[in-house]
Amino acid sequence: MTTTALKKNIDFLMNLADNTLMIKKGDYLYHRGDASTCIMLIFSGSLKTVDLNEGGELRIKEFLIKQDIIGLDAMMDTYHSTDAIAIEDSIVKAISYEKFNLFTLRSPEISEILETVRAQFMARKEESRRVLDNLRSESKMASFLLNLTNRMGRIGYSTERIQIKMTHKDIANFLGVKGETISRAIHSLTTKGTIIMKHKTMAILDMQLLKDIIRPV
Amino acid sequence: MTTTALKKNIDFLMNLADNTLMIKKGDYLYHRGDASTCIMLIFSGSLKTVDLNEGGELRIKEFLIKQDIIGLDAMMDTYHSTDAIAIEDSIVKAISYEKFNLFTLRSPEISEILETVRAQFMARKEESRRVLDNLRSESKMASFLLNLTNRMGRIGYSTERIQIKMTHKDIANFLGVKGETISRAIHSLTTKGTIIMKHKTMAILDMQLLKDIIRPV
DNA sequence: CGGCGAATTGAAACCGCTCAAGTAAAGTGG
DNA sequence: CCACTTTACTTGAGCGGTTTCAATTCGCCG
Repeated sequence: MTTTALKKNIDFLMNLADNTLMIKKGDYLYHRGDASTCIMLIFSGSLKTVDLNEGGELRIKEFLIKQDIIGLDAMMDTYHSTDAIAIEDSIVKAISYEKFNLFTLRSPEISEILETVRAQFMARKEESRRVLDNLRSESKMASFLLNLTNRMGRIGYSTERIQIKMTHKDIANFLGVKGETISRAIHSLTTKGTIIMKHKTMAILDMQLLKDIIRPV
Repeated sequence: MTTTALKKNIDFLMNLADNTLMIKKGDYLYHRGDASTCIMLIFSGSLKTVDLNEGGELRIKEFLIKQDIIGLDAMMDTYHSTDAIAIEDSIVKAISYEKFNLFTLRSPEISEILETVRAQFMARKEESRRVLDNLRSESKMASFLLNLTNRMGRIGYSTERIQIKMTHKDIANFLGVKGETISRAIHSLTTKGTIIMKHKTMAILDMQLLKDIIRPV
């Protein structure tokens, strides 16, 4: 599906919303075990979803940004398998299943919209597997930054300057490494001239080099 | 779902089969990109599914044994995202969707059967995530062996002596480590008295110790 | 029996982790 | 708005585990 077709479908869902939720940084959008009552889209801000592995440790499953659909885990399982926590003040639009179903009955675009939803779900599964597949921490970090930049670009942000909202600790948890390793990976990527980062602002300087670091020959 | 209910549903599907495939070790059951034309179950033997990551490297996604449903990737995506290769001479039973659909129309157990399929799909996703989550190679190996033993036991094999059909290289690829590391992990597990392994035959000697190695305190 | 891939084993390099100390940034209350 | 507190981040040294490279041995199949 093209980027513009995807945007159209997301906008369509966004306009269908019958509820707007304001969420402060650190607050929960939903908890593990909650029943799913609506489809939710991020209007602004960003969140993380967190699940509990069998060792009882918290593990970040995904980072969600503006225009992402959130809570898809529950569409498959009927209840949420994760906690969703805002990593900055955010606004989330919700569509009750009731309203969604009413609309889909008389909407010819429904199959395309469901395809949008399914594609997002699959793409995210893909990403997390891909990131974990990289053995070297620098590759993981490069992969993470490239993915984030692409996603930001797709929703209209300039890829010249990306705002990183998550903490090193959260990124580390997501990538399966330690916080110190994130510092060192950023330092290394910067030294090599692939990226530049100041405080929470980042830019990719050498895209090809970044890709080479993700997939070494 | 209980083990016996699961077995009943698998047997039901097995009896529905309208085609039997004999596959020699190393042969392909299907290729990446093939359209899915039927539901397949392993009657005997074992196979591996292999996908290509973006770096162009082959990566083993799952090992399938007797009574496993194979090719589920295509039920979600309409075409196969993996190659399926026999790791020993195997027999696969196939049910055309045509026949499957005819049967489900008048079968009251259909929802339970679909649940069996969905549960297998989910359980496998779970396993691969769990295995990759373990950072130490010995934990990965222990996790892999425990899972394999449990699966063998569930389909009626004695858990006193398990036949390992895959090569070290394949296991290494699956676990995201190197072949030499598999050798050393087995050596270490053996030294500790958790398992005994001779050639391709293995047994778990100390189940609790094995679990402790998977999840260190 | 010969050959060849599979498995084992050793040594050394590499990389991420732990621990620790110090600096920077963000949040809090007066 | 500043001082204070807390949290986030950086950086270094040493350790442990995995990879790499290389040399053998083992085991299977023709």
